[in-house]
Amino acid sequence: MDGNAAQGDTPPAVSVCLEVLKNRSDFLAAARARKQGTKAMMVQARKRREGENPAPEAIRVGFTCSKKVGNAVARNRAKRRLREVARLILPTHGKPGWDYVLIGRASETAARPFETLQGDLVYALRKLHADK
RNA sequence: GCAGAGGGCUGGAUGGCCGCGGGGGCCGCAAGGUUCGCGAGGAAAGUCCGGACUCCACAAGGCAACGGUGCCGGGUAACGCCCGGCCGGGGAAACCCGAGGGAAAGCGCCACAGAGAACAAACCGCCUCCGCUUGCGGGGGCAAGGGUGAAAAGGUGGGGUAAGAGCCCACCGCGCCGCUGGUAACAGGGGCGGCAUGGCAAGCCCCACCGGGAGCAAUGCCGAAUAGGGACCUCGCGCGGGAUUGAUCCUUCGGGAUAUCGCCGCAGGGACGCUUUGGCCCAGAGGUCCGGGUUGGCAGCUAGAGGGGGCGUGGUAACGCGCUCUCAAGAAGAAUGGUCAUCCAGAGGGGGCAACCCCUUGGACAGAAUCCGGCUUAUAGGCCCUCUGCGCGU
Repeated sequence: MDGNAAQGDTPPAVSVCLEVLKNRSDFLAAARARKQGTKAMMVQARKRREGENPAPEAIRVGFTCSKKVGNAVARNRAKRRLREVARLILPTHGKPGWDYVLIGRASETAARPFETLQGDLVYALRKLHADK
C-alpha cells in the first residue's frame, strides 16, 4: 500500500461549489481582468460584480487550450491536468465570487510534474488575490 | 540458417486512492443522496468517393450543358471499393507495377538536336554519265550504311541490282476474312493483302455508362424576461382653421362630407441651471388575446445494409444464405482523467566465464461529435502464417 493514499489527505467532495464557465462573454470578461503567468499555465481571475447571475459564494472556473498547445490529444491532456489541479486547489485556495480561467501552455502543461503544477496554481492565486 | 516476397494480428497489463460523462435501481415533495454496471480507434484523422436519413425542387422520359467513371466477368444497398481473369512491362523466382476505351471522325502539339518530325526528306554517303588540272565541278539514279534524336515511315535473313529499294521470297510484325476454345476481355492456329496506319486522348475531342440540390449548424417541437408588431375591450382623447394642389368615405361624376389618420395656428406638458425669445421633443394609459422571434430547452441520437464468435452450406475468391450465442460511449467551453505501486516489452550503464542480478530511463501514431461501406495518409515496438531462391541435415 502506498503512503499517500493511506493518509487520505485528498480533498473530499468540496468541489460542489465549483462551477464551469460556459459563455464566451465570461471568458472575455476574465481576460480583461487581472492575470498571472507561471511556467506551466496562465491564470486569469475576475471578481464578479454585485448582483451578477451565479450565487455570490460560487467559484467558477474555465479552461482554455488553443491550437498552440498542440493537436487534439495534447490539448485534451493539458485540459484534463488543469481540471484536476483546479479541482484539488481551488476549493481551498480560491475565493468565492470569483471567476478563474486557466490557460494551457505548449508542452509544459502536459510535461510538468503534477505537484509542481499544483504549486504553480497556488502561487498564481496568491499573487492575484494580493494584487488588489 | 541466410536473402527475399505476400498476408494477418496486436499496439502495454494488474491493483489501490481521488475524480468525470451519461444510464438503471432504491430513498426523498424537491434539492439531492446512495448503489449497480457502462464509457475512444485501427486509423476515432484527412473529409477524397459511395450510401442511409432529413429538407427543398421535380409527371415519366428524352435532348443539351456540366461533372465523374473507363480492359472483361463477378461481389455489393452502392461505389472511383473488393475478388477472379486478360493484356502490357519488370524480376532468376515468389511476386510487383499499369488513368488499361477510341489516334483510318476531326483539330492541335511533338522542345533541343538533326538535312528531314508526317500527302516524308537527302547532311555525310553509294552508283553512274559528262568535263578536266586525278580529286574536284556539274547532271541523273538510290535510300542500304553513317550521324542526330524519346521517336527517322515495318524488322531479320536471302535473292536481286550499276547502286539500291516489299522490287521478289521465307519467318516475325501489321491489316482484313473466316475457324476453334472461352460468358467475355482475349488466346490459338489457317487463308488473303506487299504494307497502307509514328507518338501524345494526363491538350481539345469522340464513344459508352452514371449523376437533381443542400446538409445533423439537416430537420421537427417547446418557448421565459425585455423590446417591438397586430386585433379587441375599458377609460381618456383642449380650441379653432382649411380643405384634396393628402389619405379615407359618398356621388346623379358637377361635386360633397370632415367622425378618424395626416396638415396649419393657438393653448398644454417635458428637457436645455433660472427668466424672456427661439428652436427641439411629447400627446395617450391600462387589460386580454394572437402571430413572428433571440439566449435557451427537448427531439433527431445511436438497435443498424451493425460488430464479434461458433456450426452448417453455396462459391476458386470477394461474398451470399440458414441456425445459434454474445456485445452495445452518446458529450455539447464538449466525459472517457489524475496519481501511486508492482509487472511486461524496449534503451543505456555496471557486475559475473555464463545462466543471471542490480541501477537509471521509459511506452508509436493519435481523441468519438448523425450513422454506415470504402479509399488515402500517420504509426515505436512485438507476434503469427504462407510462398520463392540458396545452403545444410535426414
